[in-house]
Amino acid sequence: MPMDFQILDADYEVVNDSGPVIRLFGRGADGKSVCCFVPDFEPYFYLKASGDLHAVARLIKDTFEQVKKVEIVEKFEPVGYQKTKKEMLRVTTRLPKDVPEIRDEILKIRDVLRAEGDWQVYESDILFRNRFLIDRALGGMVWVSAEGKPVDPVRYLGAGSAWRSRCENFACDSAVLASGLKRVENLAIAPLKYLAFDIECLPLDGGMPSPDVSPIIMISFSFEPEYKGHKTLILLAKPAAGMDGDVLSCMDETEMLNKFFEIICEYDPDIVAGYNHQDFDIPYITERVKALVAKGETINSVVGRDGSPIGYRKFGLITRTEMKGRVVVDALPLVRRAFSLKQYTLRAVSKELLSREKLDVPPLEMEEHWNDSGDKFRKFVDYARRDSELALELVLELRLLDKYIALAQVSGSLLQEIVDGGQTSMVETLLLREFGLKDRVILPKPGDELSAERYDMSSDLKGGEVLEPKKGLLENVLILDYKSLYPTIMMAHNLCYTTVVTRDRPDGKTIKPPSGGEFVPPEVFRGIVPSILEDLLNKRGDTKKRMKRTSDENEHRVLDATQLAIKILLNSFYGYSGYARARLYSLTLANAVTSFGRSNILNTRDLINGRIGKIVLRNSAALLLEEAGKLSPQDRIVELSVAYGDTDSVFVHCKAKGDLSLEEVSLVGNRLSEIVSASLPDPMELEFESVAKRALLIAKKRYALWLFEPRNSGWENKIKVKGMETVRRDWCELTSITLNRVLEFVLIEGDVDKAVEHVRKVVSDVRNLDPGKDAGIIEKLVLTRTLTRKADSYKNKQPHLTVAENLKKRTGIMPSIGTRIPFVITAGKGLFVDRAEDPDYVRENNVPIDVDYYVKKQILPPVERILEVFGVKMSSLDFDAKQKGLFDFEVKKPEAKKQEKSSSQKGTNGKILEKAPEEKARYSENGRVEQRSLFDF
DNA sequence: TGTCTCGCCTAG
DNA sequence: TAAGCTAGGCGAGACA
Repeated sequence: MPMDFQILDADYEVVNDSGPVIRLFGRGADGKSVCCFVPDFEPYFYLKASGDLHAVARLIKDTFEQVKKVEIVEKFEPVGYQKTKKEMLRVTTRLPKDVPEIRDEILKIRDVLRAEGDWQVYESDILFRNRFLIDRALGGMVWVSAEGKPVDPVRYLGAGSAWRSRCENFACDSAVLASGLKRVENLAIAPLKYLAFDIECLPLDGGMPSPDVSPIIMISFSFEPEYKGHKTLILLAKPAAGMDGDVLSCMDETEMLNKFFEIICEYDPDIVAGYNHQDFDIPYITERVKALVAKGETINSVVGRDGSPIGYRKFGLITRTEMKGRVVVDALPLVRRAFSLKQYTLRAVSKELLSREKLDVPPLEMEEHWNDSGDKFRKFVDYARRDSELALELVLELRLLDKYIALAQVSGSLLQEIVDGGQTSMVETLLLREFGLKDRVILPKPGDELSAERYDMSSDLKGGEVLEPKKGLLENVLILDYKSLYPTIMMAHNLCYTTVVTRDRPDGKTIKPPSGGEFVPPEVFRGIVPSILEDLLNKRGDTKKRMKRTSDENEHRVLDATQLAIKILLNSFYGYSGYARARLYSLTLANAVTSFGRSNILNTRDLINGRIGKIVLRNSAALLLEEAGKLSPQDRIVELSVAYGDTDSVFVHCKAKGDLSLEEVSLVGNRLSEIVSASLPDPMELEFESVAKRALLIAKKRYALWLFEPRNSGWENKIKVKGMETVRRDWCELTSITLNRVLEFVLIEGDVDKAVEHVRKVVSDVRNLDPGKDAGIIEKLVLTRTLTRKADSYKNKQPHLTVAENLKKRTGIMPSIGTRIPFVITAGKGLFVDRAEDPDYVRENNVPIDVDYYVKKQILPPVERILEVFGVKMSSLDFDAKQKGLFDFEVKKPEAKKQEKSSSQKGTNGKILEKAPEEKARYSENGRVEQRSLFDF
């Protein structure tokens, strides 16, 4: 009976003397956890050598006992168009670990032979498990069907060897020795088991706990699905009576830790979740176990499906943990990547994303709570329980893993690699697979020296073109953008590592990008990257079609994650080509892509401004002037001009006599998309995205749009803000609330006076703050910034550094690099940086706030940047509290703007505004809805 | 006082 | 075994 399962993890084990055996860990559709052994896969790498290859091959075979065979094969080199393949050696070793060893020794052979010329090793640094997955066209979260016989892992791997103890702990419902293995197409996701945990330590004096001295006193679990009827379970390191059924008390810490590991193995989770457990809990437990064992305690710390113990490794600042056969998922980095928040403490994140409160016990009171046996103790237990609940909820309710699972399936990398890492492993997996199929070898990862060299060069990589915006308020602006610009450029112009002309010259013409360099056309050699991209693009199209067809919510979600994953992958290849640590790095390629991009957007602008210029609307058709022929009085002429553009987008301002309806503007948008797309090589395409009824352009990368998008019934409208202070986390909420309100007045109501009035009110309210009564206001005055480096490597003073150092003085704990530090500016003299202070400290100690700073530096400058477009002066917005209401503000409107304003108050928008007021603009930031209240206290 | 540079965050 | 890329605005410290 073949066994179907989804691949969660893979590695290999050496079975006695018979060579390596691949192990695939997975979960079957029936819910059983599976370990599948695959023998007969051999490690190998390639060598390009000079001289008599037969002699080199013989010498390698004779010199190294670990070499099983050396074959002469024909391969293309990794980079550059080549007319013919080259003879190389394929060296097969007995064990995976022999590959790096022999690679390091191999240049000695060259010396022995006194060979001249270029020797180069290829694909010698691919992890064996990845080599297997790539060569067999398998990958992470892929379904496979295994033929073979059931085996007992203990007998199969064990046989009295050093693996014995591991094997005895081997955990899976069924193990199989595969004789055949094939990939199965299946959209479903196996019934995965999720476990989240969180530990509580008892620190000395409320400081940072240290595993040598501070015991772990509680561990909380959350399970999905339940574990023996428990959704949560809390382990205590002391006997306790009268607790609820989800609390398990142990005699001491050692017993608790043993229970912890036992439950993990018994529950047998696929996903081990936590919040910052990768950096804190797992290393802490590991070190604590070491410390206890050193004291003579006995702890069996198995967590892996193969019986391996808990552990972690540090690479510079980054900690990596591994649980064989499972996937360690830390919700913290996932949330960071998925949501732009002011802070990423579990408290802030739970509140913001789950609308749930974290419970808390301050470190200084922990000892007291722990030693209590009544309410305080129960409160402590509940606090522990809540933390693991929240971690699991973050992963499940926010569906944080959907995207990563889809990325694994599409790219072929293992889920753990994708959750941990960036785009590199995914791109490399795809490249290795396709290069392999086309007989092309791939370079090893560059060393530090080469990377540094490349890094210095990378200033030679030019990016996208940003058009100077027509600053001010415009009506009827079309938003168009290029669909997957860089990938489609690579496809359209056959840009690839394999098509760039380096040594061999093709016979015919070449493709010459504006940045220089030459690439062969697809007729001569179809680039591998373009063909990967084409596959991905097609797959994405199919996925989107299936999404439209399905009515099943679950399937829809999986398909949506898949198309999103494909989009991410499509866009990863360009970045990878300019990445200094890439196996395949080519500035020529990267520059070719962006240079085509730049000339493309400039051409588009000129095409729209110049050759197209105007569009004639006649009988619901949008015509070019030349198509329209003789104009009649009923024709409406729309004048076009590009108002802004960034890399792959163009904003087109439409002007006509009288008002334009959304339908009319859309006709123009669709026609423009057609005309421009037709002028481009396949598959490049300019897409008509949406209509902005009004657009406020402030500067490059700073604008706000009042967008209208067609929906089943009429038009849906929203305000979209880019780059301005409302979307920046280093400005306070007071700024974003005020600015959002100003934008609403200006964009939706077209009423500058109301905006001015509003700002005056806010300023006056702030100036008249009663710190006693309005304590809650501090929340709205908090700015945050990321601590990005060590304290001593800052050249200038920084407010968040000041605060971080204050925190260190007070608590002894320096926030770690990467933490977002909240702060407010307090009253006093001197530099702002010196007056930055921790908001909690300010609240607790009633430290006065620098009101003037908030008015002059937080509210007014961003507001002024908007209102100065309408001739409003800053001086009219601020006044001392004492002078309140003594003079009137002054608004001076330029004629043109005045016209726009008045036309917008009636006319076109009459209809829209009637329909819109209640479902007015929503500021969607990560899909959340911004509070609409102004400044309520 | 004006200019330069650092630092951060965002757009795409 | 750390890490896709560049363009760009803006505040405020540093420095002449």
